[in-house]
Amino acid sequence: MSTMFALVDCNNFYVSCERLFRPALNRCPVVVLSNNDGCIIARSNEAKELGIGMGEPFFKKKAFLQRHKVKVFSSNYGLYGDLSCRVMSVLQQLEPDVEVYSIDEAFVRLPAHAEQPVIQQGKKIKQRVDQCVGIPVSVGIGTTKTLAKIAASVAKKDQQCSGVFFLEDSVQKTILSTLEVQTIWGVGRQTSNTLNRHGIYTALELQQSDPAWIRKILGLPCARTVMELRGQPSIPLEATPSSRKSVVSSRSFRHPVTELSALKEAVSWFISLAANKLRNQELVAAQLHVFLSTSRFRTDIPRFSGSSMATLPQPTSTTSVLIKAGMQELAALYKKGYPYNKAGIMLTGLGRADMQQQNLFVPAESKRNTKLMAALDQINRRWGRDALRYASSGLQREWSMKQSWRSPAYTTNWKELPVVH
DNA sequence: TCTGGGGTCCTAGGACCC
DNA sequence: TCTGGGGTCCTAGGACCC
Repeated sequence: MSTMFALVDCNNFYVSCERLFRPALNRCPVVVLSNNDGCIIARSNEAKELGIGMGEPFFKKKAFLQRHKVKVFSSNYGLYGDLSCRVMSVLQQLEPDVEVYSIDEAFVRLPAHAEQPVIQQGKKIKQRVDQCVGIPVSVGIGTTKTLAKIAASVAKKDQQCSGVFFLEDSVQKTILSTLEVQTIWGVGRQTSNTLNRHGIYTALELQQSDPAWIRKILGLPCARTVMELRGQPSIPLEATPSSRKSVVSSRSFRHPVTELSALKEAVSWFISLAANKLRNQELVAAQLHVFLSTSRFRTDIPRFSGSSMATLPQPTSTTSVLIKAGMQELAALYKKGYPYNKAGIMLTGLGRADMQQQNLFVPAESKRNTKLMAALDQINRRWGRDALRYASSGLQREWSMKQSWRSPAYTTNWKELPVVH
């Protein structure tokens, strides 16, 4: 038997995280909101049954949610990130080749000649995560990652398979013929529109089309998907994460912001967050991009969206150096009179901090900076990430996020540990 | 009033070179 | 009138993912 892939997918992950510490929520409809309490990004099954869609704006559903007594949470990424790590480490204890695909999903290579049938291996994974972490998962198994994804969606929907499904050859045709192309991993709206125009509507029809022709009209990624549907692995499992290529930090504001001074505070804060992330991974950045935009949903105001890039004198992760460059870009980008609702920064040209190439014309960055940053990070690790911060990131924070219903950081903050009587 | 944030890969087209 | 061709590198933008 050829090698098999399993996709392990946490069910309604953010909701499951909230429920873990509040079992009383187990039968209630629950939703979790995006940053800024903007959209609904996670729903319990009960909430899905009420017809609440993924990504729906919260303000449009607020009354409805109240009426149906749906419990609402702001997102709590500290908690979700920590529980995600626990799930992933359980998987890594079971199998050597695990690709952490997202915060709530992982691909696992199942041993080719195991004594256990794959379905048993899948059940074991599910049971172990349940026992060690308490987060329910679905497991889909197939001969390629794309087929494993499809199997996982069946596992999730079909009550009869109790969370584990193997997409065997014998059932493949039947299942693929009922799936719309849009539901396939890697096929989005644009691609599915194009496919539809060519008379291809189901996963089965896509599987049976000519990869060379698909390649011509839709490009390489889609041609790979066709191969994967045919059972020929074309998207390899990446057990060792490739090094990161960019770091982004951006937020929507609570209220529109027009003043340059407030934008400076926000951008300084975003830079502090991103620079810290850079240092945690022992990276430095060569470029800094600043971007700024008005709401893309409002038609009653003048609109603006733009970005500006600075090439740093030398790659760095020092907050003060980055803030200085960022303030210059922001000033160049800023136009008076627009109600901005979002700003952000992106760091690119990332390289390892210990392998920097020195610039002939610029003195090497002082050791003082490195030590200062280490001290800053240590203090903030201990006392909270904004215990010590740059004055330029402000105290008033008119622009800060809305987060009205955040649960405690049960597992990552000593002050917020759950209390047992 | 109020519509997320953080990523990756691919492709087309421009600039530049010989 | 007629005005090469091919290669590389870089960037912006599109599409997709969760």
